[in-house]
Amino acid sequence: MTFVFNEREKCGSCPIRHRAICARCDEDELTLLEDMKSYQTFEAGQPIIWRGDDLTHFASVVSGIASLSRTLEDGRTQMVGLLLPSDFIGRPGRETVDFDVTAVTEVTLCRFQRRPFEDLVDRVPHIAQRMMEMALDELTAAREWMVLLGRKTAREKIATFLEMIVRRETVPTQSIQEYQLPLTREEIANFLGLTLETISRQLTSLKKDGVVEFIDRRHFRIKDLNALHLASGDDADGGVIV
Amino acid sequence: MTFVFNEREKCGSCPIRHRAICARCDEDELTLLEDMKSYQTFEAGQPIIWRGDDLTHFASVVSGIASLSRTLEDGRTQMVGLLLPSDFIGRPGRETVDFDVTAVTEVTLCRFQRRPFEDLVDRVPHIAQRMMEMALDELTAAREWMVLLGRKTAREKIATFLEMIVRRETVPTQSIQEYQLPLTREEIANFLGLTLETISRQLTSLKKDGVVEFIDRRHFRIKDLNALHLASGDDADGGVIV
DNA sequence: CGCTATCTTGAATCCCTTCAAGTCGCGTGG
DNA sequence: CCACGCGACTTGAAGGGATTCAAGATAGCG
Repeated sequence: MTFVFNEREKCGSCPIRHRAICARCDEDELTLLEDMKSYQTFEAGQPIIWRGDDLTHFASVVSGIASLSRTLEDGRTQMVGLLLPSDFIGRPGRETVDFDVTAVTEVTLCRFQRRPFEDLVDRVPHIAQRMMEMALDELTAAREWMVLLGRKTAREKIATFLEMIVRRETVPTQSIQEYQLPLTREEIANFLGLTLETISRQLTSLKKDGVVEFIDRRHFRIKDLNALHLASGDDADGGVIV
Repeated sequence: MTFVFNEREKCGSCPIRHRAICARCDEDELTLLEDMKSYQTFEAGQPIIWRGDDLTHFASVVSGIASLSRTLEDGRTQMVGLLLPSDFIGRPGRETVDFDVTAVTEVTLCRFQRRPFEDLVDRVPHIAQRMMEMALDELTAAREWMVLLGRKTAREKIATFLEMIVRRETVPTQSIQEYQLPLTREEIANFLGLTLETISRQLTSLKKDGVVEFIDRRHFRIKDLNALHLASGDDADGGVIV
């Protein structure tokens, strides 16, 4: 990571400058954000904020991965989203947080105090416009995940999950690429609405069927991308990629 | 329904004036929308737009209920949301639609052509601000539904569904109120990620347990609101209402 | 009055979970 | 250096909740 998170770092050189809520902002608007922002880093596994907590700050994920989840009273937990760099935490107009936010890896946030930021959202149209776009994108993603949770089999769920990782990280030039699972088996289970044992079983099943191969527990390669897509249940036509 | 959907009806007297995307607009901004809008009505059961179709218009639901759903190639379908009056259809910036939209009851839409409306979103901050709010609200609702789909049992799912109807339609003054199921058993099943037989079985189970009673297949009363809430699985403390 | 769509109920099956017992890998300390 | 311990993971066997398949009941409507 080349970017150093000094408090007074210029937004212009920020790695998420063109994807976060500031994406549409011009230089003057960026200055307003620069004057407000502060950075905070969380270690892997640390809670960032709990459901029901007072929302003192809004924040953008600058680096690392955080999870959004809800756990029922008896311990069942469902992850409802992964927060990647540029993703936003908090909902203008609300005082508290609706879901638990946890650092999955080490996470650095770019934070803004609630009141000043809410004022800014009302004053700077570029921010609301960008947040609308981002919220609508996340809404579509959430709805697609609802289809997975409600209707897909265990095998289809895992295949979809692996495919998501592959789609996000594939570098066009590289042919036989190695991917990393950002989550433990248990976290994957909570993301897919399954148990960790089922995750384990289905991963070995996909391995036996020659779809993926594992370098170690957290690193894998795709041996048959087309079979992976077929297993995801998203298309009947097989969605031939190449 | 007292409101008549004449093409040149004034927005000021529109039933969704203060909840839809126009909620924050002043009189001048409303005039811009008035000049663009046209109404369209769909009969119950009719498709409004299919996944992949060109999005020629954005629209707000003025009256009636529509569903958002996705069906996998082998016929499994998952409803990902219900569109009620004031809810919005379409995503500025996208050319096509991500989910099937179907009229559940008779539905009337207030429509805007894509290009002019997209320009308006960029020019009128009040619209983007309101759409951001609405998208964030829907996002939270979608995520809560993900918890239901991923982690709740059939009984909990149905109890949650009934509770949702009750919360939405309860009139404070009325004590023993009658509620309507807006969906068939099959539609409920597709909403909850279950089969219609399971819906039927769980409804009779809740009936046997004295939680609800049915006037006919589409109308019910709550006999024990507290038991209903307990059955929803959302709180351990039972969330005593009264 | 009967037709058809919707819904209910029953029985068998299955996929995933639950419970339980290992295995693997890695850092720590003897 | 290797034993130890612990967390993460795998694998097996049994059980259960929801589905599937199949009748039958009910209600709305011509």
